[in-house]
Amino acid sequence: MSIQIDISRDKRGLIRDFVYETLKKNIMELRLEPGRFISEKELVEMLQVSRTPIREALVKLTQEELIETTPQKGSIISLIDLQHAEESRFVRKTLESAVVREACELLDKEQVLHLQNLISLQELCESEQNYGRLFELDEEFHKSIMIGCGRGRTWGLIQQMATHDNRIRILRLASDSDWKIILAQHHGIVRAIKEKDPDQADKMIRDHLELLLIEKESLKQKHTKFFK
Amino acid sequence: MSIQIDISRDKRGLIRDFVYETLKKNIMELRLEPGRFISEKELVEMLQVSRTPIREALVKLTQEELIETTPQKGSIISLIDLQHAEESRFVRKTLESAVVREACELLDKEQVLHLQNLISLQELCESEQNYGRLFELDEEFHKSIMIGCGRGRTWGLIQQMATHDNRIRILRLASDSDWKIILAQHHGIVRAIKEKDPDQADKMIRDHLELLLIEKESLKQKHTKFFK
DNA sequence: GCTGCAGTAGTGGTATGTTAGTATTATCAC
DNA sequence: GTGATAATACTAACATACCACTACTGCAGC
Repeated sequence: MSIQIDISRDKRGLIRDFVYETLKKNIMELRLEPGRFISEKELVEMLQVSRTPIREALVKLTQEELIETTPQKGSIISLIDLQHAEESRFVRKTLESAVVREACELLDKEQVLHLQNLISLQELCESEQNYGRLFELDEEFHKSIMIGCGRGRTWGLIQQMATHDNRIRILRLASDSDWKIILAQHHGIVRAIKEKDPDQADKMIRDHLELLLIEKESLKQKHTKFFK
Repeated sequence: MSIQIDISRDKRGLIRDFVYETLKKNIMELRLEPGRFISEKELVEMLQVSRTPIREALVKLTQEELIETTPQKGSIISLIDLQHAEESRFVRKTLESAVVREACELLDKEQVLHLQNLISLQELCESEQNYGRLFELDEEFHKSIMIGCGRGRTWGLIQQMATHDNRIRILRLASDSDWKIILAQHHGIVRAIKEKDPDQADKMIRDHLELLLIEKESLKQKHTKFFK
């Protein structure tokens, strides 16, 4: 029943957090497959810690709808819920377009430069077809805009809500995404911010976030057992 | 060290949930004061349950920033953070105005009627000066709009983020809020939805949510020890 | 072969014991 | 009296033990 998962234990810090981080990472990257049954006992053996920190980590993950627990029965990695994904997309689009408007006022030259650097790195990854890293840099780009506007908690909310949608995006990574278009849009967003044009920035980021929407149904056909 | 708090244990259901609900309610209603030190041992005596479900409830509350725990030291009810409150207000205003636009399309006659009934109840409470219940009905009003649009999770997000701002609103309840204005705005919002005028609905709800903003600084002066 | 029920293995929920870190307090050297 | 330090009294973190519930398995009766 054992499975290969990423583990890297930092001796400092709480075991509870280690368990939480480990599970979350492996769920989000689909090494722990949606629908997979997972018992506390199994985790005890896998991670070599007692049930207490495991249970506390599971409580957190349950709260984020990444795990579903039935009393006296067991837990499963939550199936991907398309409705959940749709709503998280709505939330993200709504909040991020509002923040990017603020960004036109708030971001200084240095921060804009940082964004441009991120795009350069993204272009590098794209040319090397390193799509995993590219995904991370994409997140980093959006995060930087929000943090720069003092909207760190808002970014946290978006992330928390994105637990289902982001797994879909990981599924899509295999097939080639339209990264060239995405990078062009990143350029466009930064340009709008630089030129302090909130309407344009808003429009660009909405187009951008809508691009990622396609193909959900076909993905569901392809990986039926992962979906609700 | 004991304190009077609301407890009502439902025998069915998990103890963990009972502890969580009890603490959350008492924190949000300020019976457990921001900054107050609270140990697991104290909760054991107060609630007459073991440490395990208490710890698991505290993990959840910590994740929602209602409790702050320092390893090997203890926990406190989190101080009200004005910056947190401001950001939650931004999130709420942004999301709710987007949803209310959808509402103009999505809500049917029956749902609109339900909203009008809620307003009637609110007016009743206002005339009776039952401000506690009025607060709940206010929340119910906004919640109904969002649920009606299939945005239940979005409402959950807003609520989760509102843990600091809502405590400020409770503080304000003592002083008389401008409930008459608020109720007039509720009428306006419903009217805009009924007439399927998204721009108007958007504008009304923004005005509405901005009204609640005032006096924060003076409240902070008045209850210094509750604030960060 | 099918149905019903008793036994049992396995699960998560809860209680309690143990460990390790922190802050305070009492004590001792000066 | 003042400073350093050792004892100790707290805490939360972690480990383990126990309990109640679920679901399956296999046998008995038909």
